[in-house]
Amino acid sequence: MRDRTARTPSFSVDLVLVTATRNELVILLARNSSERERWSLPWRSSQTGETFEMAATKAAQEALGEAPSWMEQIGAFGDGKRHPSEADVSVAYLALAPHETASPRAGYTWFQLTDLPPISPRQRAMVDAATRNIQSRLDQAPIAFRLLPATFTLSELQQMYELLLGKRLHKASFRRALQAAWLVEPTDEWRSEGRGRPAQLFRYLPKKRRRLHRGVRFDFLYP
Amino acid sequence: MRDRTARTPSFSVDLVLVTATRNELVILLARNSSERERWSLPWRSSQTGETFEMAATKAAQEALGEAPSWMEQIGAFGDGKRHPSEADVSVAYLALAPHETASPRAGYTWFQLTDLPPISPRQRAMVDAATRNIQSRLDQAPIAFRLLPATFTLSELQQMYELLLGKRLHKASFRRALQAAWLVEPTDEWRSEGRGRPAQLFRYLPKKRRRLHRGVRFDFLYP
DNA sequence: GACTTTAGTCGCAGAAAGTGACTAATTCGC
DNA sequence: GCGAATTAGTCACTTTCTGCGACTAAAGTC
Repeated sequence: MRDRTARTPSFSVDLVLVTATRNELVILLARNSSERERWSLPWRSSQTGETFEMAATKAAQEALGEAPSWMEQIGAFGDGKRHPSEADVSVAYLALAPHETASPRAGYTWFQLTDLPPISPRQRAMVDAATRNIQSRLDQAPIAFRLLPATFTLSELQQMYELLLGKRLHKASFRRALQAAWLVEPTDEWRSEGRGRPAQLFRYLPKKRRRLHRGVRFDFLYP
Repeated sequence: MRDRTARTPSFSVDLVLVTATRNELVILLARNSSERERWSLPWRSSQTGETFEMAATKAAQEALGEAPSWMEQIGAFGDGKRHPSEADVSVAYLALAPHETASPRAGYTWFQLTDLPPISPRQRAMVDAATRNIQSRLDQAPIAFRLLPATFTLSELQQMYELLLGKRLHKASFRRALQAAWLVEPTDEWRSEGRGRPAQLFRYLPKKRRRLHRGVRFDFLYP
C-alpha cells in the first residue's frame, strides 16, 4: 500500500481505458482492497522524470499488458473531490484499445460505461469528461478506428459509429461519406461471418490531405 | 527555488487570455521583473480549498479587472518543462473576453498571438494548445460570440469567424447558416458606422435545441 | 443628384446527404 | 439440390444544403 511517510506524490495520472464490445462501451476498473470504494480507475502516482504520457502508458501496461491504440489527455481534476491517492491533482487520460486483443490482467475488470459501480467522485468526473470527449472528438480523430482491430469490415465500422453516436446510420450514406474521406484501404482478405455474403476487410490508412470544410458550422447551443 | 520543508504549492493555474482586435487575436502577458523570460502568462499558485476554476477566475480578475466571458480548461502541463512558478504541474485555462471592454491592469500587455515574445517552454505549450482548442471547438462552442460585445452586427460576427477560421466567408451563406442555427436575436437598435447603410444589432441568444447532425463526419487525417 | 460604401436578400446551380430498391454471395432448412 | 434467409455491397432518385452572383436598401461623399 501507499507509504505516507515518503515524499507524497503531488499528483496522480488516471486512466479512462475504453473498449467496445458488441453492443456497448466498457471501461476497465481495478479492484481495491482497502479503499472506500471497491473499484477505481487505473492510476499511477507521479514519478520524477516521468511525463504524464509515460505514466499513463505504464498504467495501461499494468492493466492491459499492452499499449493502448490511442491516448489523449482529457484534463486535470482536483477541486477537493476525493481520490484513491492522496494526490491534490489528478491528470486524466482517455485511452482506447480494440476489445479483441485486450485481456485485462488479474484485478482488472470491464464494466459497462453506462452502469458503473461506485467510484471516487473525482474519478467519476473523469469518466464523464472522457465520455464527452469521445462524443465531441468523434469527427475529429479516429476514435472509432482505434476501437477496432487493425482490419475490419465496413459493417463493423458502421456499427462502431452507430454505437458511439447512439443512432442508426444508413449503409449507403455511410459508405459514400467514408469513400469521400479517403480513410480506409481495402485488403485482399474477406471474412465469412456465419451466414450471409462474406465481407471485405479494410484497414485504416488515411490517404489524402484533409478536405477543408466549406463555410461555417454552428453546431452548438451552449450558454 | 522550491522549499521542500514547507508545504510547497504542488501546482499552478495559468491563463491564456485571448481577445480579438480588428484583424488579429491577442493574448495578455504579464511583465516579469525577476524571471528568465521578461513575459509570462498570468498565473496563480494553488491555494487549498480553491478550485481550478476559482483560481483561474481570480487570475483573470487580477489581470483584467473583470471576469472573462468564457473559460475552459485546456489541460495539465508538466513534463519537466520550465515554468515561472516552482510548480510541478500547471493547469492551463483558455479565457476569452470581448476586446471592447477589456483594459488590462498595470503590468499586463496584449501581444499578437502570432508574434509572442519568449515565454517559458511550458507556457509556450499552453498557448499552442489554446490555439488548437479555439480552432477545434469553434463549431462546438460560442467562441466567436464570447469575443464580441453583448450586441454586435452580423458583419462583425462574420469578420470574427473569418479571423478565427483564417478564411473568407460568403455573406449570404454565412447568414443562411446562422439563421438555421437559431443562435442570434435581433435587437431594435441599429448602428451607423460612417458610410454605408446602418446595420442592425444582434445579441447571442440560442433559441432552439441543437439541430442533430445528419449522418457521420470524417473530418480528420490523424495517425 | 450621381457615385461610393456597407447592409441585407433572392434565386439558381451544383454538391452532398437521405432513402429504398436492387444485385451478390454465402448459410440454413429441407 | 434448391429455395429461403441473411449479410454485403451498389445504384438511382429525391431532398437538403452550400457557393455564388446579382440584386435592392440606406446611408455618406462630392
